[in-house]
Amino acid sequence: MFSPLVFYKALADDTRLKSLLLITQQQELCVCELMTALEQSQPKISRHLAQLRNANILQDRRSGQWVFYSLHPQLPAWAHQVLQQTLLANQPYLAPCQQQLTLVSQRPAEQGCC
Amino acid sequence: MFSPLVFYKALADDTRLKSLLLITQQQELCVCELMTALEQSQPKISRHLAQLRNANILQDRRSGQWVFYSLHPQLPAWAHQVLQQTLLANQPYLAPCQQQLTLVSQRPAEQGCC
DNA sequence: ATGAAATATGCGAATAATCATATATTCAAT
DNA sequence: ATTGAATATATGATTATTCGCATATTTCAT
Repeated sequence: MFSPLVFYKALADDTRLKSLLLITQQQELCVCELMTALEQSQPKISRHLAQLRNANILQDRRSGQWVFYSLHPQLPAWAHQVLQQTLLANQPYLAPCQQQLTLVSQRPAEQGCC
Repeated sequence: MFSPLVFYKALADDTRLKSLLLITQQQELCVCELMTALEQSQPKISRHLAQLRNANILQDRRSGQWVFYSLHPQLPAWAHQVLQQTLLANQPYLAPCQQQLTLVSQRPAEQGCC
């Protein structure tokens, strides 16, 4: 059901790989958090997240006007481990995104999200 | 030097992923062994192996008329672990190839390789 | 009910990856 | 030196992905 080829195709794009690694690290992130972290347009982020959802790698959860994405609960253990190892061993790849990352909960309310 | 994005792009193709997993399992394989295991044409296999060599994921070693491919000695440990885990957790994906696999050393000499 | 924020999607254009075929190279054997 | 087996590469055609832009949808606040 969950083919390694589909999984690795999902990782084979800069936007998707960084989003996945950030989500692996942060448990869950919403679209606008990823927009600022990756400095990419809203449709682009949303598009790629939809791909990851369709591949059963991510799940989404709506909370008010936000949609939060997290790793799919039925993601195979081996795939989860692959993500974890990739995250731990590739800090330099992710560092710029992590610096840009600003969580919704940390933003001043009057400032809006995006 | 060794970017996770380049690595996962290398895994995002059926021929390359199966070749890599078979090589991970068998230590080293030559082009014609992969041709019979994957039932693919010679140029196709050769081209994909060249991609993996250019990405520093595989190394090659010539022995007579054969060229044997194996994991590159400087492949990062995390990438090696990713391959091992993928191999162990996805036997059904690889089973058909493993059945077709016939090592050069096991072939009757008069029969030729390919 | 209207407007603004956050997210999703439809669509054509641009880009990239893959493939099959033909040809070139390298080595072993005669 | 010629032939055949194994491997590599060049090339144009095909196919898949990705992108930007415009537009739709959902939710919250007024």
